Amino acid sequence: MSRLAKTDADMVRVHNRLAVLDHLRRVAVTTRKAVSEATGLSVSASSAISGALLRGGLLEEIEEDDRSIRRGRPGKSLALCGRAARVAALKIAVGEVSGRISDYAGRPLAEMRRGVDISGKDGGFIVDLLAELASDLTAELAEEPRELDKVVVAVQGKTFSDLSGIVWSPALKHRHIEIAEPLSILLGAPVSVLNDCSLMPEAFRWRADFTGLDFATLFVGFGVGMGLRLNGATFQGKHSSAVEFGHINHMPGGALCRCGNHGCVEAYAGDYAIWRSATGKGDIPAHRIGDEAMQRLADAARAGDPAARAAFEAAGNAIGYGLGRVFTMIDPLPIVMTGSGAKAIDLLETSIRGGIRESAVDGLGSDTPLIVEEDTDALVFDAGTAYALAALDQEFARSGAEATEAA
Amino acid sequence: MSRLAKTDADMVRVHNRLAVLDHLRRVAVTTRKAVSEATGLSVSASSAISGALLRGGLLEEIEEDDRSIRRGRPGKSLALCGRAARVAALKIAVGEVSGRISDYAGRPLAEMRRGVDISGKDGGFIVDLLAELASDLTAELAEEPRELDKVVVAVQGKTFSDLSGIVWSPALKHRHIEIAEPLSILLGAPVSVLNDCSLMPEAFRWRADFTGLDFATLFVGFGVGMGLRLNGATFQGKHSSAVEFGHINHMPGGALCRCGNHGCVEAYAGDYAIWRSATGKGDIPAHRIGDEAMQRLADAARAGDPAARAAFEAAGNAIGYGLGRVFTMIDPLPIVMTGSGAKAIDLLETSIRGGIRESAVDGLGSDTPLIVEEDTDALVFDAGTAYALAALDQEFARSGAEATEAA
DNA sequence: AGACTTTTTCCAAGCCTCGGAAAAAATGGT
DNA sequence: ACCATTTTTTCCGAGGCTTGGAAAAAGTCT
Repeated sequence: MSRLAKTDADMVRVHNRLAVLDHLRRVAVTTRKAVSEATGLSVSASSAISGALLRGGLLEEIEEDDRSIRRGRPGKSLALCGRAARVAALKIAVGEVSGRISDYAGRPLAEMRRGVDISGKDGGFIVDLLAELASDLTAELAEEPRELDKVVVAVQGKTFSDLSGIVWSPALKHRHIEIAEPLSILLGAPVSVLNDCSLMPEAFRWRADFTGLDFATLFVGFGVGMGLRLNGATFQGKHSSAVEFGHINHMPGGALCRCGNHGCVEAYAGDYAIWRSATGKGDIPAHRIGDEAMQRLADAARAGDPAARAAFEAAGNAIGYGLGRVFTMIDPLPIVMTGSGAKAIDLLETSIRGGIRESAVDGLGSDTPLIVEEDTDALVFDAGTAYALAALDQEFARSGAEATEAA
Repeated sequence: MSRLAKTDADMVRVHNRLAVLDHLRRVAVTTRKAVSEATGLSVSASSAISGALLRGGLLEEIEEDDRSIRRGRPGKSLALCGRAARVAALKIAVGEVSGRISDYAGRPLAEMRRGVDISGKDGGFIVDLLAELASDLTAELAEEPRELDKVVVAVQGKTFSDLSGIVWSPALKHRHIEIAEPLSILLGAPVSVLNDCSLMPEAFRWRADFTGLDFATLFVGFGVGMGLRLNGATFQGKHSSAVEFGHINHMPGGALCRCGNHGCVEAYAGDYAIWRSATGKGDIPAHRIGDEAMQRLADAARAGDPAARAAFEAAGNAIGYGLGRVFTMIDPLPIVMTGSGAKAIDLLETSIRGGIRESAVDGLGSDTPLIVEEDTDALVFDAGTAYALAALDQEFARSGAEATEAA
């Protein structure tokens, strides 16, 4: 009946180890003293914990040359040991799977992209494809082969809230596809499946300029999606992958959306919607509008084509209204924007801010920072990797360090 | 730089004491053994902590008559000691201030309501008024007078996120009114000022049927407001009091709202909006529509008056679209509804669910539970009291128990 | 080479919780 | 009535982690 569980010395140990690992993620290289200052632990405790993590193989002492010329005994530099683990961030998108392998220190080791027509394929095919991609990525490495320790699959579309697979994806005709369990058996590592957009805030998990900050990531491309970082945690819905920003209703009874409803934000701001509006065709195009096509359309708008301009303006307006609604509900948030929409930000920003101004109380948030990250793939890989490493840190803090206890 | 702070034995003690208090809040009366089972603590620890809290005066051993006829040594019944503290939940509404005093066990001791024209008054007047109300409430008690230990002020309108006062309220013409500091000096107790709607989920904090559940409270009355309970915490915005559900835009360029924007949910679903729509008058009525007037309007709709019916239907539709937007963003949530709208739920429910169906992906959430709580004041008092008691528990867990250490 | 400084390591002490044993307080047979 | 049983509390030693201070280590500065 109680909601608050007890705590004990074990929890203290786990928590403090995690604090040390967290600090290392942020600064990459420190000393025991610096760890003590950053975490609030005594130097004795900091030293003891560092020592245990060192013996456990999670950390390594490194030689640093840029030792500032200060008096006194120089601190021994500590860093995460890349060899402690290996993680993969995989991505399923329309007509393409891709992935990146990184070491425990977060350094990318290999990256790969593979165009495949996966639309009509079933779960077994997808799982095999991902497993093959992962093993090819591993094979590419010079170092001796070793198994992965954690795998994250980012998917366009809706995923189960228990991270086990795909409810529905625009990349796949089949529905309800189990991924985590079969793939984890093939790869010998735990697998988590998440929506790409809601995962994206993880990319900023250890970045100093985003620490403690609430913000949203906004993907505007073929679809429109959002990720939220609230109270220092990446928001995950209970029911599904959540924050379906693209399907927040913009205009009751408005334009037809892919989802079957009328008036969704996506029905104005998705690539297909902008295309539909600019070309004057009423139907949803059967195939994905390519990035190049969207670039041409944006160039036409920049050159003054009135239909194209109007289409981008309507898109920005819908996004702005959507953001205004989010801001009214949650709070004004800084926005990290990516996707093809980020490349057309010059055409969208004015109407986005205008939409916020019209829809939020007192126009609050219409001047919110808008940070553009053009490389969506890199963002998703960063996010998946961070998520995987955070999961490993938690696991290692719990039990990993003393396993190899043998000074 | 680090985000994760260290933990130590102190934290363990605080956390576990809080766990014991939390359990007592839920079940009202237990035994040391039951505490151990509920929290996961060993019986030794449970006994030790209970003993400390007992000596600290937070708990008391009580004689119970309903002892079930079981073998073995009967457990000594423990309960929160009402005399350990006294809290007040005060409320500022249009033309009225009210309040309730409760003891540490959460039992209401006195309640009071006072109609006052506060519209044009300044901060000093409001603070004095609240202080007077609090002392009158205290005077009403038979027991010897004693100071309050914690005061919560619930306000219609927007409050500062640091809980210090009122940014803006429909009850007051003045803006930016400091309440917490001056009132805490007058009353000798810490004061927190919060928005009434966002506070409401606190009323369910210790209720078994809501434990661990995410849900929303929805107030539909002169204004329209929402409270959110997400991940076991009552949502509080960083920027202001947050979840301005009534001002989430419903229809771009739509009906004029009190806030100056066009198309807010409130501009369709607020009392004044329903009235405006039913009577065919275009303006926002200058004065608050009374509850009786709304009842008459509802009765007219029930009797078949088409304009009234249409007005309620439009209101329900706007609420439904708003909920659909929230559900699309967060997740479908059970709704606890209160305010004059709760009394007209028979006129609203169909169109609310219709609105959700039209605006949420796959209509998800259109069948969400809709729980009606007609007594809004009781809900606000319950919420304020729970908030105050939770704050005290935290404080007592940290330091209170051993202060009176003298068996 | 010796004085200083700063970082690490080492060790006894202090707090918690835990597990088991002993004590306490009833019930149920005989 | 009395003793065995059962169940709840209390008591006590042990174990784990952090702490603070002292000692050791490893460099700079003069």
